[in-house]
Amino acid sequence: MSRSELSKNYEPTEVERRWYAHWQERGYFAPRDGEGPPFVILIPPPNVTGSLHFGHTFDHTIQDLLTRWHRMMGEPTLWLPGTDHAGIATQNVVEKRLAEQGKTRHDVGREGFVEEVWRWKSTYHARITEQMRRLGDSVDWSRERFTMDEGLSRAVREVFVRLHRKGLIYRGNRIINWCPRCRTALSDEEVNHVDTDGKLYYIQYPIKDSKKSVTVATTRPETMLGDTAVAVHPADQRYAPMHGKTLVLPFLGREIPIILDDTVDAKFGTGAVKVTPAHDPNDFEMGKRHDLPFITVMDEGAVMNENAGGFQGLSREEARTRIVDALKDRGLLARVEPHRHSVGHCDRCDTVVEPYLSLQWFVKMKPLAEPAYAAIEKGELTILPRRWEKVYLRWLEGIRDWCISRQLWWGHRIPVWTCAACKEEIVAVETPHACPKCGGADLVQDPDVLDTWFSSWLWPFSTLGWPEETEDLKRFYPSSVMVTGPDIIFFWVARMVMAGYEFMGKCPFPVVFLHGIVRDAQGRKLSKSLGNSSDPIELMDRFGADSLRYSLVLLSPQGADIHGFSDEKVDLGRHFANKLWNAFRLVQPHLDGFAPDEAKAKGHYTDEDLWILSTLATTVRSVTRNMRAYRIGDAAKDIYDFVWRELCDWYLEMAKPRLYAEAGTPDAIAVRTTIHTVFGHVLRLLHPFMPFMTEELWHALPGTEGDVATAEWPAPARGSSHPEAEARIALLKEIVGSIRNLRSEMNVAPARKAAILIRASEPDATTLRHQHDLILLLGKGESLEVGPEVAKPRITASAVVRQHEIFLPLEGLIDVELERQRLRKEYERVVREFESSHRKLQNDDFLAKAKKEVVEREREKFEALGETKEKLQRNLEVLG
RNA sequence: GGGCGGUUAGCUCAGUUGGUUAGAGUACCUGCUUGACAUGCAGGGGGUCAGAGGUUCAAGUCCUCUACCGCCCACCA
Repeated sequence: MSRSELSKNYEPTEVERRWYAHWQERGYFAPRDGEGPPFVILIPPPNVTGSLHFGHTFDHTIQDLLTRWHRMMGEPTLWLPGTDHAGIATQNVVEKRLAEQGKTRHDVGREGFVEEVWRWKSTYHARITEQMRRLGDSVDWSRERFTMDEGLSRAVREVFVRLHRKGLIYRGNRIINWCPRCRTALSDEEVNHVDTDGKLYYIQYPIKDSKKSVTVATTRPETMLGDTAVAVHPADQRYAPMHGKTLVLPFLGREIPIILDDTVDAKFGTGAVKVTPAHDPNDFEMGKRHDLPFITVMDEGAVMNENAGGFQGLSREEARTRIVDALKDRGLLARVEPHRHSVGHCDRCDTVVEPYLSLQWFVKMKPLAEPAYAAIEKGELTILPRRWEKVYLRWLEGIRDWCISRQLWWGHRIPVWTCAACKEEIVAVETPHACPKCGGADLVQDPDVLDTWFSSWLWPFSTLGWPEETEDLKRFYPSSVMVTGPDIIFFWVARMVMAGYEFMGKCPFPVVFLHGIVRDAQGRKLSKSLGNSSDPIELMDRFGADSLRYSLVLLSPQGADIHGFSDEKVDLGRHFANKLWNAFRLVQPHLDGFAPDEAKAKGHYTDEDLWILSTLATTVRSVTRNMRAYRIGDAAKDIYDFVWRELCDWYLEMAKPRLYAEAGTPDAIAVRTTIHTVFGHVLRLLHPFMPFMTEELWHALPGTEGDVATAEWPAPARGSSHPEAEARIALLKEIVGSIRNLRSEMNVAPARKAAILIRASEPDATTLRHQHDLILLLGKGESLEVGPEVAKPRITASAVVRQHEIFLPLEGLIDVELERQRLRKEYERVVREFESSHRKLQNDDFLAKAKKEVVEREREKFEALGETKEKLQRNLEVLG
């Protein structure tokens, strides 16, 4: 029963390490066996080589508080952790490391390189998981997964084979987005379009056997070397004479036809467009329609190749400059105009993406998208905030095939082999050892790997053992909610839904909760490299994980970004933690050895006891309601307001004399029982938000059993609502507020006690007489007189509250002029309101059309204002 | 080009189905070693609710338009 002394200020670091280890030892993070549907969250796997940044901190805080909340509600809970191999990003990181040693991946070879990445993986993995522990993530470490571990790799191959068999995976020669720096294909989602000020070059292509020429407009002159036609709209009369003519491509002398195509916009440029089927998606289509040659003029690094004639060996940028110069020299450059257009950039390295013709693997998405689309309509999937549903649906409507092959070394190898002897293609889950057709043993696996998201989209079931019918899969699929940022709604969320329906026949989660991004005052994402924030870990070192967590949640508007976050904002949570800590320090000595005794306390609760218990019940309801609706910021605010504004500001102040009075009396038991109840509830309500400190205090609170981490989530007790007590305390607060205001305005020294007179009518007069001691305590009075007949002192400060008059006879202290000014200001305010109310009540339309209650309320208000006005006026007159 | 958000106190945000004097935190000002907390206590100033028009007895709240900010999507040669 011995309770340790609490330090004056909360010291988080030691406390946090201790309790995390404790919870883990107790096995709280694993779902307990049991009845009832489990609560399941799968972590959006962070990039294994990344480190925990603010995005994760916020993301994990939300998931952890939901998990802890459900755990306290007695549900078996599983928050499954894991990391992502993040193909391109990780390969880039490791390549950069090699570069520091003056090496490239080719120097170490494919096998050596992949081994090197695995080594890095384990180093970084330890770092990120340690960060998660620091934050307090109550994840089930025994179920941790990695997107490249054996089980998940198996799932990836299985899915590839199944989709291939279904005809939903195919290989094709197509124009894809190519990053010349990463030297790999990208999906459409991995390209960021940036509006760029470019130029529109008007180039003249001479007509064969003629002095004339046709002028085409292009933003990319360097691709002209790959032109195999010039297209005009068939109905464009300007070009009617040119139909059937042949043009001579400058530099190369290639003869190319003028073709007619409906897709040409006659209004753009000159109405004649150069056609480069191997370097532009539109032209590619046109090339197919008109059976044009496809000539690639660049290599994988976007360096001009052997088809570029004299420009071979130049980068695409150099080639552009040289070609433009050369055109100028030959008088073939008609003009150049400024032109703003959108240019694609690599999501990973920001290099300008090249539309590039190459042989890649694709997933046919249309059939997969249909059930994902219907999920919203059928109510099987809700995306919060709801506005994101439109974004999701629109993307699905316009869905295009997914390019899944990557020319990288780090990732899941494509499970396709080709027989060297008979060229048979083998698509298989397990590595084949002989060609099923000719028996040849020389099988060559496709060198490419799969897009990272091709493993991530299986996360909701691959982590649970799929394709095996495991117990976990049966029990934990689908999960309860997906918590993530809207930036990966297409990359990940939509694709998980598709995979869920395709392979499990069910939506992987009923709710997607999208939260905002943490930004600084300039609206930039927080990052250490930008220098606009500390590392979250550093902030936790300085202020504690609880403070950081609570601050983030408190600052987050629903589904919108957190703006203006900075280190100082963590004070919000830190100060709050300190406040609660100290409130606890106040009451703890009085609770030592105390056991709450509702039976003995019953009948001895005071109004303030009943009021705080009633307010607590309201808070419990509100917090729970807000949590259910994912309004977690509001839930945090509910607790904040209750603890600080009600409990500390009022209740504990009122309770002090009773706490210091003799123990063991019925009143002493009542106040202690009340305090015990309130703290027991607050600690439980707050635990999901501030797991560490609440656990520490829970163990310091006498009579608690077990850990708060597994304590029961509070529900408002029956009979905990006390509206009459609430009303009486509300009156008290107003009266005390007014007294304090008077004292302050009259510059009364805080230590000086003053007589208080309240001219009040019944029934409030009786209430206020009962509150005698509290009014003296909180209003710093030396005496109190209450009643309808209280005489107004000659020299006094005065105020009117609910038609009751408060007098502070401060003889010798009253500055009459000051008091007059104060009263006059108040009087004028009341008059303004009185008049506006008067006008309303004289308006027949208002009386006829407004709801009865509204009119009634207005009448009451009018009456009250009238009385208040008169009293203020009299008091003003007396001042002279 | 299309779409989606937003605009309320210096800053960050609340503001339920229209109905008391538009709130909170923070910053600011004044005064306080008040029997837990100066990471605190008490008090105070500060808002033409982006603009215009409309609906209504009544608009921060509903409708229309405009301006500005932000985000997303887009095969604008």
